[in-house]
Parts: sequence; C-alpha cells; structure tokens
Amino acid sequence: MRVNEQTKAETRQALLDAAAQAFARHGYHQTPIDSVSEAAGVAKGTIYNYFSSKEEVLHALIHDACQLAVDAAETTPGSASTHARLEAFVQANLNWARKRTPLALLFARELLGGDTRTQALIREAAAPCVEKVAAILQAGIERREIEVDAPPEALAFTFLKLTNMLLLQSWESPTSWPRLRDLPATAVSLFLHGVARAGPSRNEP
Amino acid sequence: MRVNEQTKAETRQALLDAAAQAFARHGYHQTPIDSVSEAAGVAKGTIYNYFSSKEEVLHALIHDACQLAVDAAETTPGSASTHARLEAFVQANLNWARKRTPLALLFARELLGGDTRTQALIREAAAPCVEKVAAILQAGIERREIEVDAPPEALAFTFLKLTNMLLLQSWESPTSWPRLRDLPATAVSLFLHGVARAGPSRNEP
Amino acid sequence: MRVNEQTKAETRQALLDAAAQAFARHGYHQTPIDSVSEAAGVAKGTIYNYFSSKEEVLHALIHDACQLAVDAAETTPGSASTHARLEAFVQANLNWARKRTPLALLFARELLGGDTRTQALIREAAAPCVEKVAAILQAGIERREIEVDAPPEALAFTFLKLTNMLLLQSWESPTSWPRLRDLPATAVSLFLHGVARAGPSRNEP
Amino acid sequence: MRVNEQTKAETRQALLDAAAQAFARHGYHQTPIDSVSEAAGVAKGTIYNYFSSKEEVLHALIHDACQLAVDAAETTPGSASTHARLEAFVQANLNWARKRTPLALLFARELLGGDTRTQALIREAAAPCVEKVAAILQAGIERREIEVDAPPEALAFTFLKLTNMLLLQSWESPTSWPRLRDLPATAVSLFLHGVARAGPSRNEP
DNA sequence: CATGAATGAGTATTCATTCAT
DNA sequence: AATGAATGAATACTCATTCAT
Repeated sequence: MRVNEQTKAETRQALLDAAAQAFARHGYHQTPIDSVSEAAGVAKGTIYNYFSSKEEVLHALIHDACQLAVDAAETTPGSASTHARLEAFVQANLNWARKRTPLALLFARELLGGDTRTQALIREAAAPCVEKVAAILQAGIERREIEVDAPPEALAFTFLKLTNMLLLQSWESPTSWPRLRDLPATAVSLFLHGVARAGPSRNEP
Repeated sequence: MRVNEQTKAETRQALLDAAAQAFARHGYHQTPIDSVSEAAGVAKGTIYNYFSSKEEVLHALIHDACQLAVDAAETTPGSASTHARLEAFVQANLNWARKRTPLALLFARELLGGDTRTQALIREAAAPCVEKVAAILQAGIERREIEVDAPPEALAFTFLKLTNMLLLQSWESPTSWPRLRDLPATAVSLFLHGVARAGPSRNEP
Repeated sequence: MRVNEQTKAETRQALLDAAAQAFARHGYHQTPIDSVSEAAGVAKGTIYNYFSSKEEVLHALIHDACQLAVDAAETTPGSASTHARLEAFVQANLNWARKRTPLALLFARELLGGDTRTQALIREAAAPCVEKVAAILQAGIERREIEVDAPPEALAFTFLKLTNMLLLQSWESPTSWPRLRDLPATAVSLFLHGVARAGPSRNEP
Repeated sequence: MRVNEQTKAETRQALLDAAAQAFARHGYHQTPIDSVSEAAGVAKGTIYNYFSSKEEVLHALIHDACQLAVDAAETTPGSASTHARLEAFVQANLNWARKRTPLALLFARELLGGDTRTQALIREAAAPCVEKVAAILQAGIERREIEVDAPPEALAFTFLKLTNMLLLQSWESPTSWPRLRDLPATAVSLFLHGVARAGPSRNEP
C-alpha cells in the first residue's frame, strides 16, 4: 500500500533523526538504543524492523551524512579559483549542516574520533566527496597555486578533517575561532594561506 | 605485603601504560577495566588500589599528557620568530609522543572527540599550555606577523586541535598528509601560511 | 512480547513473593538479587523490568506489609473494650501473616532490626496503622483504663514492635512463649496487664 | 614480655570497641572490616592476627555482651520481690549499657534481628543469664505472683528480648516510650502488670 | 508490522582474606 | 607482630537483542 510505504519511510527517518540527535549529543556508545526508539515515538523492538543492529543505525547515518557531503561536493562550480571552489564546497556543507545539525555534528565527531571500523566506513562512503575536493586541489596544483608535495587525495582528506574540526568546535563553543558564520571563508583561508600576514615571512626557517 | 615506593610507582605506571594503550586503541568506553588490569599483569581488583574509578584512570592519563604538553610548551625558546617558536613547540610534543605514543594518541582522540566531561578536564589541565601558545601568537599579532581578529587563546586552542588532528591522522594512516616526520614544519607552515603559494592569490574572493 | 496485564501482575507478585521469602530468611543485604529472580523463575535482568533497584523491591514489600497492617487496623471494631479492639487488631494481623508468612516475618525483622533508612520508611508507611492503634489507646486513656504518661503514638509504636517481636519469635521458635495460636490474646494481655497475677502486687517497690 | 602482652590486649580491645561502634551504627554486614581496623588505629591485616575472620569479631562481641549480661544477672539480689529482682537485673544491664553503649546496642540488634547463626550463638552464650531470670520468674510462679503457663526459660527469654527492644528503641528515638531513664521500672512494670490500671478490667474477654 | 517483556552476557566496583616484606 | 598491596569471588545493575503476542 502506498500509504504504508510512506509511513514506513517516515518511521525510518524518525528513527534516524532521533539517533543522530542522541548519538551527536551523548556519543554512540553512551546512547542506549531504547532512548532512540523512545525519542522516535516507537517501541523498543520496532527499531529492529528497520535496522539489524545498533551499529547499522550508525552506519546508515554516516552514509547519509557522506551522501550529503558528496552532494555538496557536486554542487561546487567547476571553473572558478581554487579558493572560490573550496569555499563553495564548505558553504554547501555548512548549508546542510544547518538543516541537519545533529547529523553533521555526529559525522564530524566520528570523522575525528570514531573507531577504526567507522573511520573505514567514512573513508569509503565519502570517497566521491574526497575525490571531488582532490580534483579541485589537483587543479590548483597544476595551476601552481598550491605547492605541496602530496597526493591530492591525502590533501583533500586532511582538508575535510580540518573543516569538520572547525565546524564541530565552532558549533560547540561559540567563543572559539573561527565563528560559525565565518567558517567557509576562514577555513579555506586558513588552509590556503594560514593566519600569517602574506609576505616575506613565508619561507622562514 | 608492605612494598617499597618504587614497586608501587612501577605498578601504577604499568596500569597507566596499559590503560593508555587500551583507551587509545579501543576508546575509553569500549575498554573493560578488567582488561587494563590484566594487560598490566595484575589482578582485577588491584587497579582500585591505585585509582578510585575507571574515570579517574582516564583523568590521570589526561593529566599526564597535559603535563607533558605543558612541559613541551615551556621548552620553546622565548625569543625567536613565531614560526620557529611554534615549530619548536610541535617538535617537543612530537618528541614525547614518540616515547609515549599511546598516551599521545589517547590525548589527541579525547581532545578531538571526547565527551563533554573529558573536554572540560582537558581545557583545564591544558590551560597553561594553551596560554603559552597564546603568548607566542600574541607576540606574532603585536609584531603584525599574524593578522586574525580573535583572542589569542581561541587561536591557540585551534592550533592545538589542528596539530593533534594531524598527529593522530599521520600516526594512524602513514600515507596521509602530512607525514609524521614532517609534522612540526608542515603543521606550523599550514597554520601560518596555508598550502597555497605565497603571493597575489591571497586576497582572492 | 506484549503480554496481558494479568501475566505482568503475576510476574511482579512472583518476584515479590520470592524476595519476601529470601529477605526474611537470609536478610536483605545477604540476599543476592539474582537469587530472587531465579527463585521467581525468571532471568536475572527481568526483576529490573519491574523494580528499578534492589532497594525498591524491599520498599515495595514494606509498603505491602504496611498496607496489610493498615487494613488490619481498619477492620478493628470501633466500639468495644480496649482489650477487645487491640486483640482484634493483632488477630487481623495474624490472619494475613498466616497467608503471607514471609512478608510478615520480613516486616517484623525490618521493624525490629532494619537499618535507619528502612525504619524511616516503615514509620512513614505504617503511620496510619500506628494512628489507629493510638486512637484505641487514647480512648483507653480517656476512659481511665490505661494509665501511662506518654503520647498515644509512642505507646502504639511500642505495642506494634512488641507484637511483631512476639510474632517473629513464636514463628521461629515454636517452643517459645507465647505460642503462635495464643499470640493475640497473650500479646494484648501482656501489654495491658502483664504476666503478674492481678491484685496487691501492683505497686510494690 | 609483660608490656607486649598488655599491648596485645589493648589492641584487641581497641579492635573490639571499634567493631562494636561500627557494627552497632551501620550493621554487621554493612561494615567493611577495613573501617574497623582503621578506626582502631591499626592496619587492615592486623585484625587477622587477633581474630580469624570478621564473623569471629562479631562472635567475640556477642560473647562479651552476653558475659556482661550474665554478670548483671548474677548481681541481682537473691531474696527480694520478683519485681525488685527483675528491676535490679534490668538496672544492672542498663548500667553496663551506659558504659559500653555500642556493645549494648549491637547486642540488642543482633538479639532482635540477627541471623540464625548469631541468634543461636546468643542463646548459648546468654544461657546462664536466661537461667538466672528464669529462676527469678520461677520463684514468682511458685509464690503465685506470676500466672503464666509456660516454661520459665521461655518466659525469661521473652523478657530479655522485651527489655532489649525497649532499650534499643529508647536509645535511638528519645521521644519513644518508655524513656531511657525510666527503662528499668517501666520495662518490669510493663512485663508484670501491663499498662492498664489495675482492677476489674483484668479478665475482660 | 508493532509491541515491550524476557533474556543473559557484560561491566564497574567492593571487600574479606592472604601473604610477602 | 604489623603492614598494606594483591587477590578474585561476589554483586548490583545495564542494555542490545529476541520473540511471543
């Protein structure tokens, strides 16, 4: 039945939302699965009709977050300066983070401090996104705007971690640097140019 | 079983080492405390002769790590360029991280992804270290080498997170950027100047 | 496993019965809670579906016992001699004690030798019962049948302790005085008139 | 050596005193044995040089208390009224209870609410005391002052429990009836004559 | 499909007792 | 004889998962 399909999808999404909120706030391992079903307004056992285990819920969330990050990567303009393209990417990520805050914070937490299993999952699910960023950086390298002797993918992954670290920090502590609203510009500026005034100080020992 | 002070100190250290290793590898909450005692070669209950709770073990470790970081901060030269001083700080941290790897990785993990309680603990125990870095940055700001409109402490904390993120990453994935051996130079270079080639690209849109 | 209310109530009661038996026999602190679940024929964890802690099980039992005592107090006739009313009260208590022996013995034990917490709980839960007995004694005082210079509540509480002491003793040691079947008459007689033959011996030095 | 013998005896007594205090206050099972040795000013293990187990400490205390009760029984006059002799016995017990309060309270608690093992121990150790009281009561029975159809030992044991119940109660709750200072007179008066005014009410139904 | 009672392995912690020093 | 570190069995409680209703 059409309506039932829809209801099912809604229940699944309610569970994911509740889980994202709880996992982001208290951490995955500190969250009893009952509290997730309760917050989603269903019974304890129901969650197992949608996910085969607690871990699978986490993985589904990670997957969703990665997909949003991939989508964000794909909306970045194909032909602008490296700075502009990176900033557009961060901005797009910030956009969905504003709408899906718990999901974004959970993703950032797991990206930075998740266990090996989860990290591997992220690496796989976020690969297209990393590829896209890598392509932007590769273009920058070719244009001699960026001068780092490293595979663009490694660079891109570090960039992703950096932006998520800044996102997590600025969300949790409003007095931190950078502020949330400055995140896209500042993160990219930091990554490309650092905090130092441009000029002669560059190649100091 | 009156035992001399040295033996006691050794047992305590063995417990801390085992805990650091286990917490760093599997995460604090995923580590049964019995496994720590076992890894340290003592019986289950013995750990409670040294620490009043599992959490206190974590706190002792955090404290040790913060102390090492503070020590590292205090060895940095007082009168060199911002770049040199920061690099010396990162290098000193890398030095103890090489000797106390599990402790360093645990610290990095908790700094980036620990729960609220632990983060607060770190903020407090690492305050002198943050202050020292803040002083270095403040000097850079006054000398107009650094141009960021933010409290030096906020900047310093972000710097600390950045270096620990890079440390954690380069330790766990040897193909990442930057490589571990390049960490001090690269981390500071990234923070101060970014990855972009110096010059006209700076104030791009 | 949606189960009907009756089954739930039965399980709950089975747990309470098993707990009463075990607590009465071995004492609250000496009884492992797992043994209660086991005796009730359910798994270890099941008891926590019904009570939030071991202490709450004890409290529920105390509460039940107090309620039975209160019910007993309320069935006592309103207009008979002090002796008859007290005896009716003790008899009513003995009646439920015969049906719920472990509960009655547990109550007696906790009333006489429970820790401070439990004693306080009993005082609160048994208050209506004490009030009722106090009212009976107060009437006796007003009618000049009883001559004791003390608040009726204090008198009533001592009476309650006395009867429970005798109950516990006569249950545990069948050769004791008084015998269980004589309890109502003897306890009240002891309380009101003592064991001495009435007459001139009363105000002896 | 003489002094060593004395020191040993002092240590033993210090341990017993500390144990009596702790057991009386928190209950035997709720008292960690460390807290006893600590309160006695010796190390944890030392207690095992004096007693083979925690239970033996309790038994030694029970034994001491019983001995004091026996001593009290033996000081009672051999030829006075039943009332006077019983009162002298209770008074003598109250006398040592004032000097050794924790011991007395512990004894009362164990007498009323101790486990089977301890009760049996008390019955054995207090037998001479019970015998003495039984003899007093037997004399009363023979003189037709007391009219109860029961073995004097059973009567005596109930009398002992009654007085200890009243002692415990009046010590712990100063507003209870009877007051501590009235205990000897009131306890005996209650036991022999009850709280009712002497006279026609005696053989009421 | 949804429910929520039942399950039982897992976990942190306590504590009586031992024994090397 | 005194010490107190080490021991490990015991214990209250949690929680992911199952499955009868």
